[in-house]
Amino acid sequence: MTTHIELSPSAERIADAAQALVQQVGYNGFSFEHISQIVGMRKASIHHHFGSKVVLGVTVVRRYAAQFDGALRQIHVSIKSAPDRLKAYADLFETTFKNDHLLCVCGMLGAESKSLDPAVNAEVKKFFQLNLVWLSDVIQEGLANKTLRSEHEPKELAETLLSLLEGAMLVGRCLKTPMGPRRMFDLVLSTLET
Amino acid sequence: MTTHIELSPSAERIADAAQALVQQVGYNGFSFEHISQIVGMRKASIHHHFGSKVVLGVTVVRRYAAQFDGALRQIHVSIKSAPDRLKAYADLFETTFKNDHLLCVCGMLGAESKSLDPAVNAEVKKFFQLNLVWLSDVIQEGLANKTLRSEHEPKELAETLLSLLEGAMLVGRCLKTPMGPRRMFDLVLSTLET
DNA sequence: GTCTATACTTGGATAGAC
DNA sequence: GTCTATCCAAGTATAGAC
Repeated sequence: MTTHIELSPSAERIADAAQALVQQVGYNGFSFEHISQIVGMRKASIHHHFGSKVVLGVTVVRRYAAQFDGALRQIHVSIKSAPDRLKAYADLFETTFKNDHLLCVCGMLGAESKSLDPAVNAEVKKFFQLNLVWLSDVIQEGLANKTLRSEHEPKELAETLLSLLEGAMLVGRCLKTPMGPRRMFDLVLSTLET
Repeated sequence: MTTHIELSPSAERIADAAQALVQQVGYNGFSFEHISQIVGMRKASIHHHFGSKVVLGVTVVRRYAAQFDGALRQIHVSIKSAPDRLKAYADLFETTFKNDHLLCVCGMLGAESKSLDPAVNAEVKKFFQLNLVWLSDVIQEGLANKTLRSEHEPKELAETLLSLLEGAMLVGRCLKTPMGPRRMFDLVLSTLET
């Protein structure tokens, strides 16, 4: 699902700003005025590109998911062992976290989901599904070729590892010296390696 | 601001409503008007009890943390083995999650932290510290008496387990059939039991 | 595509009567 | 303690000029 998203240069900058704001303060924490200040355009101009905040929100998640999907495909072609693929996966979260303690777009929106438009929630759900399928496949393969060992189902392990990474970013925001997603991931992963 | 939390019956109802709203839609997702509809009082009356939204937020977290602290002490006196104490701890999150997929108050506020008043963030941090200290102590004891086994530090294990639980609630909100915090916790805990 | 101007709504907060 | 009334700021959104 390499959904291609075509945006004009201005729309691109607006979506970039919106994404950064979602990762910092959440959907309910930003306004068109905030975006206006970042991109140097008036609120009305933003509405020209995105008819409503919901449309903007949906676009932000779609783009984010597409970019993430690309990163997962890249990992798949450049890394072959299951444990190393999983570590590269965790690094995607680590990188975001190290960047000023930004949250995952969908971690933030997941927290806010009960106040969001169903259209936004649907995209968030797709993102998580995308992650879980990819993780399950990698784990499945690792179990098959004995580079991983566990008595649990790949689906269960996938959901657990994803939750761990999302939670690590969330909790890490509030601590002075957080471990960070990658170290926690390694801690759990080490119990699965052969 | 007082550590002990004594509230009039009306203030109590307001704080209850505010807490439920935080757990559902977050700090930025609710307003005095929402509370007004729940408790059947006008906005002005709410301001009489809580001068500002920040004061209300701080109160909600303090109460929540105090209640949580009570539950932790209860676990400590009623359960003796480290693994069982940890499972009872995870059940605190499981219970909240099973209740209409509510989030942990501080999980939600942690996500929103970059848009919150420092006074609120300070209370959230205290809550997490409270949890980490308690977990570390339990784990430390478990390692000492060989009911737990790990090459990692109690502090690291504590932070990992807390993150896992917070993340499980967050991710679980967006899935049709989530595992839930408790099952994920057991999955990881099983690797630590002797 | 971008702007100014504006409509409309909501949100946090206060004043003052009861 | 609770109410009505009100203020002011902010937020989403639209109309229409350039």
